[in-house]
Amino acid sequence: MHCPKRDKLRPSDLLQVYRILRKAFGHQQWWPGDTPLEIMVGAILTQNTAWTNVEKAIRILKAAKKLSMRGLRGISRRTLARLIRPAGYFNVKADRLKSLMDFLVREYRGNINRMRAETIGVLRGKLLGVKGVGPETADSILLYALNKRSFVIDAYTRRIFSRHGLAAHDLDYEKWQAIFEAALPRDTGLYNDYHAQIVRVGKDHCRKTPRCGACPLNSFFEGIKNNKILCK
DNA sequence: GACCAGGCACATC
DNA sequence: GATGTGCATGGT
Repeated sequence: MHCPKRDKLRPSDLLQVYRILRKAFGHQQWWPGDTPLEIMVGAILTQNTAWTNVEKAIRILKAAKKLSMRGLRGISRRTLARLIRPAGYFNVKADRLKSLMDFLVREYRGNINRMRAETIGVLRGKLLGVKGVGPETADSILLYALNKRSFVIDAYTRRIFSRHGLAAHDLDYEKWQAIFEAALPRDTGLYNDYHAQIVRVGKDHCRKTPRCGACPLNSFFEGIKNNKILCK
């Protein structure tokens, strides 16, 4: 059977990319947070923000004993903004945390298990209705706080995979997600660690000013670029 | 001192 | 529907 050459990354390559990353970095043990609530708070705080800054804000919230639904609801927007200051955009994020906490209480009486009992489609739609929760934040909450099978697309995903021709950088979020979800086994654990690996390789090697030198994906990507990898 | 980071809502055309 | 802008800190 004829087997044409190509020079772009394909969806059928995505599992191999994961295997390479996993071998290079080991399992990433995500999300870096102890409880579903902490993960949700982290998902808001990390919006367009370096994780090191988020860690500071979370430490402060913990030290103030406010990292709980009751704690976050019981303080003023102004006080909350002051506590999360190191995470940046603190006024915006204080509002977003408040709206998320209100949602949890209004919709689930503050019970995470009640929330987890919903179907993923319904839950995702409701989360997207919360002010300050967009598609990436919703999927991070679904996957990492609630263990629901929803692949997370972020800036690193678009940057790394668009550079190698998988899809256009500005393709719709849901279309990017559909590419990964169609190409990969339906495995929540895989979705979890794959996104974590992307962030890892992104931070280490694929910022806006690329530091591609020791990237574990180099030889694989080079092989594709040089037309050496045939269809499989 | 410029550039960047695990987005999102809103205004304007 | 597409495009532009505000939001803000801390590390490189």
